[in-house]
Amino acid sequence: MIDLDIKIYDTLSQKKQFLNKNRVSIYLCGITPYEDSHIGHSRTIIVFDVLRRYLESQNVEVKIVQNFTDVDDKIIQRSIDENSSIYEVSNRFIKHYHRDFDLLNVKHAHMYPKATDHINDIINFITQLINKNVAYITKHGVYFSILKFNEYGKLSKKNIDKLLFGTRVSVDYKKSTPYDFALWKFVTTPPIWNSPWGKGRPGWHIECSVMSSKYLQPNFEIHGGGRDLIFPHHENEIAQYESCMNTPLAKIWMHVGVIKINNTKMSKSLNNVIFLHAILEKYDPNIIRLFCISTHYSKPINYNTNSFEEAKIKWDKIKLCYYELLSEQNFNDCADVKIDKLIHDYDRKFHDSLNNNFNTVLALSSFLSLVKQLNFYLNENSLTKYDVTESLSTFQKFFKIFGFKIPITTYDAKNLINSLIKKRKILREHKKYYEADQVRQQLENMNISLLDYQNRTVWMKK
RNA sequence: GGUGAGAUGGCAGAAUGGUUAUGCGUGGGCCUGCAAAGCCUAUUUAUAAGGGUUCAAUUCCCUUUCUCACCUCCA
Repeated sequence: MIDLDIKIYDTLSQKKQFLNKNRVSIYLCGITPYEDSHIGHSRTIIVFDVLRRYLESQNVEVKIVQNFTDVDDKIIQRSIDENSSIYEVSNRFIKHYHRDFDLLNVKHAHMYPKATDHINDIINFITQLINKNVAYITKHGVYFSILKFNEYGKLSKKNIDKLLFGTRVSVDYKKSTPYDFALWKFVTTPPIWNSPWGKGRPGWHIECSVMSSKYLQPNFEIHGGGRDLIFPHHENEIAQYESCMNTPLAKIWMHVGVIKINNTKMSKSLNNVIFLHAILEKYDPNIIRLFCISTHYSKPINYNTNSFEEAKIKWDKIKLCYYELLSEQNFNDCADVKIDKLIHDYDRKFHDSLNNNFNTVLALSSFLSLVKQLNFYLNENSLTKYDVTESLSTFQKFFKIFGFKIPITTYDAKNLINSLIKKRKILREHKKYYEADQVRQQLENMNISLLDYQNRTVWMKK
């Protein structure tokens, strides 16, 4: 029996914290839908998808809320450029988001709240902040006063005094201190909403505090997002929420490392953004998933042209072993049962790795070791039927947790394939190679390719 | 300048106070109608440099060098 004792590193306390064993609620900062998603987004989303799948496999009840920031300068700019509305822009890219991530076999979040659907909640929240005297009104908008929240900087480990010396932010006469941030901006051009303080639109950070507290219990388990959100976004979320509610927003702040391109930051200005749809045209979604979990989630990934090729090789290895097991017909039922010990060892390593701050890399390597052993036994033809059945079910569990998808082959299809392979085998034994190749072609037309080994033939679905 | 994270074999990338990570690549072998792959085996002093603690350090501590991230919107 495997004990579920999952620890996740918390950015705030800088320690690993235990997760609740029964119920885990996650608020994940989603995307701003002003353009297509890139591989950086996919990493964060996939990491949390695998985490969710893993927890669910351990009978933990998971709830994920993932927002869409559908009002933002970039969306507005795009809508102006296109002479359309922010809703047209955001709806289009939300559609694209789902198109891409459905292909990646990412489970849907339980909710996808949008900022524009929560304007009233946002206004109410800001009102409370004003009443608590931590926000103030200027002629440009409503601002949060970071000096009123004396723990400001605790997440990103920033010292406010030093921060205020910073030269990166120009001192703005509108605000009390340069790092005060807008809760509500007064504007006269659409999109605008009425508020008690004047027409305008919400600031960037307020929606997440509002929606996470609306849909999840106080001090929910995990608040997640990319590393680059730590400051200022998550820092500000904490400030807003905690100065209003006097209770911690989330128990664990979990941050996923960024993807770099040739050791530099991926950014629009450098023109090196790699869009997900472009990768999806070239690579199997399983390969993209494998790429994303092949480095520990907390570390940056340095992407280069080989990255996906390497993930592809790894995936092919796993897939091949799966099909070898599926193709196996010559069971050696005189042999000892080997699989129980193998699976037992693998299971322990696999769970230990994931339980210890979600080390997918180590979990993956334990699976690859299992694959290696199975390949060895397959090659010497020493697996029993029980071994093969158990191995296949281990593969399926593994696929389910990591979200890998393999086309299903029906029972009837399998029978047909096996009978054709048998037919071809006899033809080959009689050196009727032309006819044998015709059978192979017939299978090829069914999208089945064959691999002849010393003592067996393996089929594989393309 | 501040804060944080790093520096592991040819490459990617884990872990660890004492034991082979794993994958790729490379050499050799087996197998082989074709095709493709697989299996076996070998492979390099692998832990940035210097010092300290210790019976023992790649792992802990100190110093140095270097890299990256955040400090402006960013997953």
